Amino acid sequence: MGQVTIESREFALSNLDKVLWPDDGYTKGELIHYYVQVADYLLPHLRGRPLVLTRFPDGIHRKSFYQKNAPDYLPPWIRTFSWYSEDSQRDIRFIVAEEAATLAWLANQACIEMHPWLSSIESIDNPDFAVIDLDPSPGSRYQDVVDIALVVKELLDNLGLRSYPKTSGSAGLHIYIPVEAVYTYEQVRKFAHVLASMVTEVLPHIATIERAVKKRGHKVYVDYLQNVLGKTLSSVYSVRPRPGAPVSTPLLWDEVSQITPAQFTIKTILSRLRDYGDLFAPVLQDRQNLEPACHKLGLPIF
DNA sequence: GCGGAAG
DNA sequence: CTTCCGCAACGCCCG
DNA sequence: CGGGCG
Ligand SMILES: [Mn+2]
Ligand SMILES: [Mn+2]
Repeated sequence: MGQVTIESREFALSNLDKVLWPDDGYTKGELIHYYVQVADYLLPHLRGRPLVLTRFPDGIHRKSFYQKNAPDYLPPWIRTFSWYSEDSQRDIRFIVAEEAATLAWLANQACIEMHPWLSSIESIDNPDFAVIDLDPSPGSRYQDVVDIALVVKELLDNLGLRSYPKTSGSAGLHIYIPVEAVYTYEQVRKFAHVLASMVTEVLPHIATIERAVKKRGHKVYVDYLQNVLGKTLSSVYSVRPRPGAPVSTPLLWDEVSQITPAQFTIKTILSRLRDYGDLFAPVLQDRQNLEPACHKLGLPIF
């Protein structure tokens, strides 16, 4: 029942009319349709990267779970990557999405979010980007997030580094600084830490790197601690399990202050993609050298 | 969403 | 035969 | 060293 063939991969889809977004009436079928439509833009950002998934079989308000280990019933044509986790002392078999059919199969599993690693299989210990994750607290305004993001950009400009913003899909923003895959996670994290500290010095009333939630108050958390092996951010074009079915969306720096993250959803993003193309395509090409910036900062890590 | 364990 | 349960846990920082 | 965090 419900057999489909996508690029010569044949498999079954089920319960296409099951509502996953009750506030909007959006169904699992619409989720699958979205991921197939966006595949050409999304797949380059997933290719070669271990994936962490979040699944919501009974809708976004019901019980959900993370999945990193591939289930035994995974179709054999879906790529996986086995990786020995030192700490849990076992192999984890990660899914690696490289075809539209894989996205459709995963969406049929009620997988809403796609979280790729910052490093790829080719060089698993070396991230391809430094990331700054701006997490608003209850009581922060989007404009605070914008002000902080623009300071991050200005600091990076002055260091000679290009940076790329996207909505997280929720209330915050993610800033990517693509780098050559030659640095360790620790090196990239230290760089991001210094950057985050500088932002809190410029905007102490709205930005913090305080990890204790209670001590953040209404400030925006400038999270540099995602720069760790095995930690992830939601991918560009990943759907989020929130009312409206918002999508993590690449932005132009000039429009960061003009938009509202909720305007980009599984229903609106395709026309934007046709107009702008993939604004995050350069993130996969722009392999920057961190050394000059670290030298300017007096960072003794290289 | 689904397989396997428990009831 | 029906229901229940698991699907990630760990690196990092601070006190 | 334990606890909180994402
Ligand atoms: Mn975030
Ligand atoms: Mn975060």
